[in-house]
Amino acid sequence: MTAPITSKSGLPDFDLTRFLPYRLAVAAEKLSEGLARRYRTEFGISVPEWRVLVHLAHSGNVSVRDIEARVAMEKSKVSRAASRLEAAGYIAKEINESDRRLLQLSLTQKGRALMARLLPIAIAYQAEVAARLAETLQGFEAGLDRITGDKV
Amino acid sequence: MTAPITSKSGLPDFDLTRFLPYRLAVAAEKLSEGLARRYRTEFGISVPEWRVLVHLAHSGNVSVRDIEARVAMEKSKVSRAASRLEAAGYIAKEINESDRRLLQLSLTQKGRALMARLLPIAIAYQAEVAARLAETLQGFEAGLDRITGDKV
DNA sequence: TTGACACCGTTTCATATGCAACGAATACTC
DNA sequence: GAGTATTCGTTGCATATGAAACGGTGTCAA
Repeated sequence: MTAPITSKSGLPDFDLTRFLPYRLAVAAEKLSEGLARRYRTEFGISVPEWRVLVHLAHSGNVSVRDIEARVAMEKSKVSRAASRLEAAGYIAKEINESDRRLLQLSLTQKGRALMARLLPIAIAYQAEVAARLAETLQGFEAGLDRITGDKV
Repeated sequence: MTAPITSKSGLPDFDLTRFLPYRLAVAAEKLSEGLARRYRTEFGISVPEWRVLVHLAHSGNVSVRDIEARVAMEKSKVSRAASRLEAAGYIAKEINESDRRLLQLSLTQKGRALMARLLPIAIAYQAEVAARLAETLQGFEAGLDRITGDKV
């Protein structure tokens, strides 16, 4: 915007704590932290695994590619998360017979039971965060939309 | 807030794309992405290294512990970033003679020259982001403050 | 058909990470 | 002062990660 003001060091003044990429990274980590730890210690579920589970609960049979696109994770990350979830018995992998390149991932009964416990926790957490944001919630979400380009 | 509405699957309805920890993580990654890649490819600097450099440019001689506290990184992460920066000749490590447990990290001349190139890029990027947020910037930052607890 | 090309999911490889343990240095307590 | 506790920065270890390569499958055009 304006020309950088040089300090004694000859370098432009720059405050990391006001730098938006930094602030956002710190805030994101803080927001995930508590819930992620709880999911990990109580249920043995990581964040990538949680994202896969949520998408399966929400959308039924889905391919890895599908999840990759909708859940903002590399396909290798999705693949590994899915393998762990399968090993734990929470999801099933089947081959899509109409296109044998694709997988069909789906929740098992055990997986649905897990989600029946996880989802209410997430919903409550969302409510907590919203309460914390209070009157700033609307503006905050508007900013998020701008950044991710959902609503330009 | 309200009781979860059960869908056909018997699970509560839950949309990951409205979940604040998720949205924030995605937005944070998107915001860091472009700048981080540029710093990496053009200058060979990672995000942890960048944070250390900024703090040194801003605060002169500093210990690892100091950076850990102000820059939201594990001390091992700071330590490794500092070692890489020292190997690259951007910073100097000295022992603090008044407390020989502490290090004094400082920018070398080469490090200052690097920052003279990096900082204007960051400042311009910040301006870009602010422009993108436009009238939502203020509300967005207010929300960030709520989350990180800067201003309760 | 056959061949070139594109796509899907997994795996390999190099690197990054968090956590705990460690040695060195200092502070505290008696 | 001696012995214990604490702090600092580094490192070892197990795991997670992104990027590229790979085998298997499907598509398209001649």
